[in-house]
Amino acid sequence: MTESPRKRGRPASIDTQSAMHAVVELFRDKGYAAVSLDDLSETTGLSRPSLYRAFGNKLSMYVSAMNAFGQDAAELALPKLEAEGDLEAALTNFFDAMLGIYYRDSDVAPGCLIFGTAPAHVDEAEIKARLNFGIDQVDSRMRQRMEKAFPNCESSRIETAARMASNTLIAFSARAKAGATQQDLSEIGAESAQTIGLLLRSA
Amino acid sequence: MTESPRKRGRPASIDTQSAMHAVVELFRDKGYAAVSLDDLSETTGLSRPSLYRAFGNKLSMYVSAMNAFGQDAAELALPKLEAEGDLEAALTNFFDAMLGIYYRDSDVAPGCLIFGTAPAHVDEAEIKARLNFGIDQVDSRMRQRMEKAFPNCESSRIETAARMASNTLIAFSARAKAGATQQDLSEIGAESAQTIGLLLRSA
DNA sequence: GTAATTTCGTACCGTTTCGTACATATTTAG
DNA sequence: CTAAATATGTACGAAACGGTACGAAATTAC
Repeated sequence: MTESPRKRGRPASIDTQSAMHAVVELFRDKGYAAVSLDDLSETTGLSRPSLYRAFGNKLSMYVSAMNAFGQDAAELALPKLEAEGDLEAALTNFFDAMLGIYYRDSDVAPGCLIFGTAPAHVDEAEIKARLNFGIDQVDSRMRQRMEKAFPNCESSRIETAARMASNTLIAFSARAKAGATQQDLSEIGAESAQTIGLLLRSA
Repeated sequence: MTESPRKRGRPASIDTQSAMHAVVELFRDKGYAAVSLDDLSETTGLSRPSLYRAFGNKLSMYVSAMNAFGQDAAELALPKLEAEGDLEAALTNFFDAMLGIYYRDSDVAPGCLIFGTAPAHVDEAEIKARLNFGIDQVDSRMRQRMEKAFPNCESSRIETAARMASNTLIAFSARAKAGATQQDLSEIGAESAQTIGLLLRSA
């Protein structure tokens, strides 16, 4: 696996990984329909046919971007949620990690590719399915984390708490796009974490 | 005001109000960029130049649609929030009224024009500003209602509770678009209302 | 060297896009 | 009945769109 068998023809000179990164950022900024293949070609540095060969048509490019973004976010933020310690701290740290992604470094927050821009494009079945998967993932991870923290809590209460935590994250994307500051949302996240803890502890 | 002074030229034969309604529904379904003027022309029955004369260019059409949608939603749902009685019931009824709008009647939920599709298009400054206004409105109405219900509660706690309630509503749009059923969200709304009540009552 | 193989971008195609010029229709003023 | 005024849709234009055919470039196999 480490040694490439040296294929036959002209060697590939394209960095698909960094190209996908640029694709993610552009879709995050402008949504799906508002981004043209020429825009993508410009930011990636790849010609339009190269984009095609690497990622397929525009729709599959967007779905790939959703997958790449989701994976990055999971790797960066999920460990915070699943860390040992009390639930409130884990939730707070998880929210902050996600906010770090939502706000990137620019002045204008690009927000979440999945929760922020995908809902506008669910008439494409593949996008809708991937959005649903993303929501489901967050819901179930939240639920698992809460079950771990409160093994004796009744499941319906866990379910409610998990949905509320997910709702917080989902709403953050819209708030970020609307112009809220990262500090604002960080505070809301911390306080929501406390409240959810309150709910779960009030047996 | 009742008697029209009978203007000079050809009388207008276009129902701009029902046309705007059709515009709202189409933008709600497909977002901003994915909708063409021809699409709008088809669903409204107005020719493209007529749309132009009535509502200006595509961007101002979308902003007008946001205003129309926001006003409709406010008239239908805000009375539920501001009704007398305990906060939990008011919140629950408000969420249900909004869900009635989000799910319209079709199989595929069109969700919220403001919270659901606008975040994907905030690179247009006017859309971003209108989205921010919408979030602000919900936040402040929530806060006012909670202050009325709990006049002695400290303001920071009110603030948190209000943001959580808003977050619930904002997230509903994404969940609706992703395929959640109206009953699902209705239950989440009711339980979130209970939890927010719990937070405010735990002095 | 030459042929086979793979990668890559130029140049092109048909369609769709937004926006408008302009002719036509329908009314009131005189 | 004629002229002025207002409303409306046909028909057009320039640009941008997604997508691809095809030739040039770069490598290995022999």
